[in-house]
Amino acid sequence: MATPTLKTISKATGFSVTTVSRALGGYDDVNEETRRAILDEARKQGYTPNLNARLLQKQRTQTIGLIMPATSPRLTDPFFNEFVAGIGSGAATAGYDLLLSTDMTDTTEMETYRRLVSRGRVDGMVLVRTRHNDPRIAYLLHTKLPFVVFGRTDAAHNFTYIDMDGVAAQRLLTQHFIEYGHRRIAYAAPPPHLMFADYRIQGYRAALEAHHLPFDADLLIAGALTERSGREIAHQLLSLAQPPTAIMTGNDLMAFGVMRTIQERGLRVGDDIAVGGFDDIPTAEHIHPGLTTIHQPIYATGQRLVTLLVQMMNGDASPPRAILLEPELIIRASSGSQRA
Amino acid sequence: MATPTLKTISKATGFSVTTVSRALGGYDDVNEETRRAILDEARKQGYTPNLNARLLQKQRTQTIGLIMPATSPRLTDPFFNEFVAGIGSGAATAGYDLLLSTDMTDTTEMETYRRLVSRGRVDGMVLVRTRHNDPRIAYLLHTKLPFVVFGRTDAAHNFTYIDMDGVAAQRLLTQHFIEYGHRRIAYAAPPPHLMFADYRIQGYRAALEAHHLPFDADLLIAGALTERSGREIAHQLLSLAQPPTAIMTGNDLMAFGVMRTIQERGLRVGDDIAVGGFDDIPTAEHIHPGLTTIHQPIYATGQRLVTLLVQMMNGDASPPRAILLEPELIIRASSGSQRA
DNA sequence: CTGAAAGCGCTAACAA
DNA sequence: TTGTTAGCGCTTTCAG
Repeated sequence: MATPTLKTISKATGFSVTTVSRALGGYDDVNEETRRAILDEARKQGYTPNLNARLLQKQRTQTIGLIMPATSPRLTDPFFNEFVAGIGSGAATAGYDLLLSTDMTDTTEMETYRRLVSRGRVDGMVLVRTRHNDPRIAYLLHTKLPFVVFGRTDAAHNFTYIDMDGVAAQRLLTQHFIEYGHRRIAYAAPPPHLMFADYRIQGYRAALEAHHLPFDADLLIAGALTERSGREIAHQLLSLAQPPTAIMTGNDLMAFGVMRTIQERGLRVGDDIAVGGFDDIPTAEHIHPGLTTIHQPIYATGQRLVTLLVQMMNGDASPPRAILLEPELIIRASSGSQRA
Repeated sequence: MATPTLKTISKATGFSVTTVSRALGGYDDVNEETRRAILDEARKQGYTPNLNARLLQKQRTQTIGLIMPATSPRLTDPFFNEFVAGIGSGAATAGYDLLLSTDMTDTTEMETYRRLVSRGRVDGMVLVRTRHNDPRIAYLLHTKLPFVVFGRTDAAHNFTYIDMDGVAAQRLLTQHFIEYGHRRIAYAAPPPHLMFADYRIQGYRAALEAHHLPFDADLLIAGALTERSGREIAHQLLSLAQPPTAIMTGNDLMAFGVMRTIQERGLRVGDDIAVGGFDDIPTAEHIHPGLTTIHQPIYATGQRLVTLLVQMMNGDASPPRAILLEPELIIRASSGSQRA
């Protein structure tokens, strides 16, 4: 038996394909009896509309695209876990599907975007982890496809985004360590091509200045957002003639690496060297000692972004929204205790 | 300027839509010059094929569907993290997209499946976390849509799956604790509706028997695969007149909960009460003390499943494959040390 | 080697 | 209230 289509129903009931379409579509210009007959037949045949056909006609896909940054097998950042879950939940609620591209390399990234967008696979896109002069944003702006962003760029912000206030966040964390009596606070910073690296470093320096602490270039080392990178940077920092007494990092994963290195060197995290992360991924609470960090409402942000995106996809032409999240400092044992 | 289509290229070059299609499609019955001209024009216009149209015609979607079990905001199991990453990577490699549905409730789950499948949104599906008489499998079997499964069911296995050998795995872990001198080994088991709960419990009991240890029903408590559930069960177990000296769990998340409860009660994980998990999620290594567990090659399994699925979608009609993974025991500090 | 014509399943003007 | 006609963008016979 062939797959049920409007045509098969049309044949079975004697009505035209158009009428069948209208009856099923819930239009009110269909005779009640006719509609009933058609609905019955449709149910009998187990009809469900062919999405591709409908979409080809309507030029819509009911799908939201999300391209993940390159991920490595085991070190997947839980950050994205929650983010995807948030997006997925938001999309489901709004009746959209989520098309996920796990992009493997930076080289193919733009290609992936182009594929998704220009082939009309998605009605809108969600972007994460913005970079300087982010080409993805330039591209999407150019295509006119609705999109929302977790993060900002340096250029004019004529698009809708939500972002953590990185300046305030890093300032808060730095200040926390200063108040705990630290004077040599290192920062294992995010890779500089990421937009938020700038804001965070700004916040770091602002806090130092506010407390009249000197900025020491030796204490600022950029790395990758991975545990391994955290380990490497920690080694460098601890090998300095004057090592820091506190180390902050670009994300929690890096902080884990830093903690491990500290411990491997026979020092105690917290008491000997304080550590602060960023993101507050679930493990931050479980690791030993607990990691002081900045909490990011990742899941909720994902959901919120989708809500905004759906509005845009539905033709809401109101100007772009810019939402800055206030940081929340989570103090745990890796802060150690107040010093003299 | 209108979106580039075959028609716009056809107009610009003077060739028919048909010829343009063939030239772009790489057919060899096109004059070299013609092809060059068409390709040039296509590039100039920035043409990319409209997927919906192509798929409507070919009746394919180049998309793999994956429906995630209900997830809660912050407690997303890292297990799925890696699994999705593996599937995504496999799909990308094979030129497929991944359609992800974060299903929120058990009630709507089948509905979600039906939507994806019958509307022709996906060419194949990946299933995780099988249940007894899993209705999803019954449904997919019935629709003839290609699918692969991480897990088994109780019924005849006339479908392709990969699964951890749960019997062997849990036996291995139980035996490990027995060899460490434990005689009262509790098991905080997975929820019984999940297929793998059976296998694991079987393995648990087999190990006890093999070592002539009595099975104590008080020591077997089923729960949810969450940290909270682990905490609750640990409380129960530790409140027994004769509490266990070792506790195994359905997954690492539960184990974390157990560990926390042990510590909150002023006992030491490992020395006082040994703990064993399942999955070997990244945190298992970082938590304090490190968690003894069964390693599951989650990412690789995801990739492998996609490979199998792609074969099926490409019309490979060879009989279903059944792959059972051998467990690997990871011993960490939560095992404590050998006892008298 | 190239083009005309048909059709994938659906929706939407426009008539009747 | 219903049907006719077109057409979304693409592929695919079938002729030339």
